Amino acid sequence: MAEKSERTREYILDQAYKVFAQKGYKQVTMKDICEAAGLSRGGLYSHFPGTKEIFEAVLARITGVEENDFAREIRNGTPAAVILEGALEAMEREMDHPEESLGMALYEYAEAVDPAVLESLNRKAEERWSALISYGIKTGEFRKVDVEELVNVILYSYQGIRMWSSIISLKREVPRSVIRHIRRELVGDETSNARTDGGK
Amino acid sequence: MAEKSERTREYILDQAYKVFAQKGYKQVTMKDICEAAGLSRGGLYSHFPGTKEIFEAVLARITGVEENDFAREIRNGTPAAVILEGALEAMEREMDHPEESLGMALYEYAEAVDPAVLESLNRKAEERWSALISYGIKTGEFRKVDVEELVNVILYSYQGIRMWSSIISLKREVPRSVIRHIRRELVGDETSNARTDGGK
DNA sequence: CTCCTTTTCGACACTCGTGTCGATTTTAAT
DNA sequence: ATTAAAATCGACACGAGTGTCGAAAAGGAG
Repeated sequence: MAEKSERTREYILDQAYKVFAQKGYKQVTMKDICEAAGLSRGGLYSHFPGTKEIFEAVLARITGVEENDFAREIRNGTPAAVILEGALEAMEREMDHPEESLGMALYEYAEAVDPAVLESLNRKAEERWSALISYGIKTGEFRKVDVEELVNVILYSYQGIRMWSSIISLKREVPRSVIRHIRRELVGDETSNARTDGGK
Repeated sequence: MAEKSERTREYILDQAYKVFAQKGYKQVTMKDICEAAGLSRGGLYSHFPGTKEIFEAVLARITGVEENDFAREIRNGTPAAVILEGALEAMEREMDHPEESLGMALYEYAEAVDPAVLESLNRKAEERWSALISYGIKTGEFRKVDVEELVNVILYSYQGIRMWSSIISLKREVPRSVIRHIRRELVGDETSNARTDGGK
């Protein structure tokens, strides 16, 4: 039978990802996507009924892959400080390159179509960080901070920077200093450092 | 002579403010504004050439008024802790009611038309907070925090929450906990409180 | 009240994006 | 190579927003 359809569909989603990452959600038209994928509007419509469905398909493909779950590493007994460093690195990377992720598009999609998606991702991020911080406190690696408070500071300063840096050029120091703040809150002042390996 | 034009112009800007505050920037059409102002599209066009110019006029009218400047209060010798409380209250108010300010519209305008506006406002906010915190440290009211670091955390967690709460309903606790964090960083833990009046 | 100026209206032409559909090309099984 | 099914094209009708313009309706100075 014909599997051509599958291949072009995947290719469309690959290209659509780039378009959404670069332009956001609402400003993307069928024309943009069909040009990026190299087929006509008519051809594209026979694969997807609209940008909304394309975006949702793109989203569906990556949400499965996004196994940034801290829970697994916690179960593995990885020291909280190590998990934290990995998470902070990922955060910094995305704050520095907002145009490579769907961040803005996702935000706009939530605003225009369905806030529930953002709510769900938000809740998930919240749970992940709460689990990590609680774990670190329990093992004695982290200071006894107010978990909910710090999680909110982490999540929203991250989001704020990400959105801001997608339209104005932020000094590289901005994300860095926020990350430094988080690290300082959790593992104490830089002066009394060298704690990232003392866990177990 | 004819001053009717002036009056309707002001009225248009009044109504346009509400529209922009509620709908953002890009989704606002001439139709929206002329309906809000109660005149026809043709009539509106004889006052402004487009939504862009209307938004800029709205902006120009309020940026003069926005005398949230801490500098004046610092010169007056108001204790840093008092200025801080006022600022935090204002922040919390706006985080709770994002639909009453131009926040989102301004963001979209910057994205679509001119990032410089946001850059300028950003720099101004940064300077204000830096001045306040440095001042508070100098008078001994605030702890000796890393000023740049905390300013960034304050500004961007504020922006993050504001933007998020404009599309998903955030628990009231979220802005509160971030504000609590800021206060704790500056004036120390709640347990050793009653410091807001000990300044001079 | 009169009359010229200013303001306002609403219809028109235009652009851009959407979604549809029959015709045409390509695919792949035989 | 043949051929039925599937994929693709491009032209069409439509809706929504823009910006323009002459005509109509207020405004206000004398």
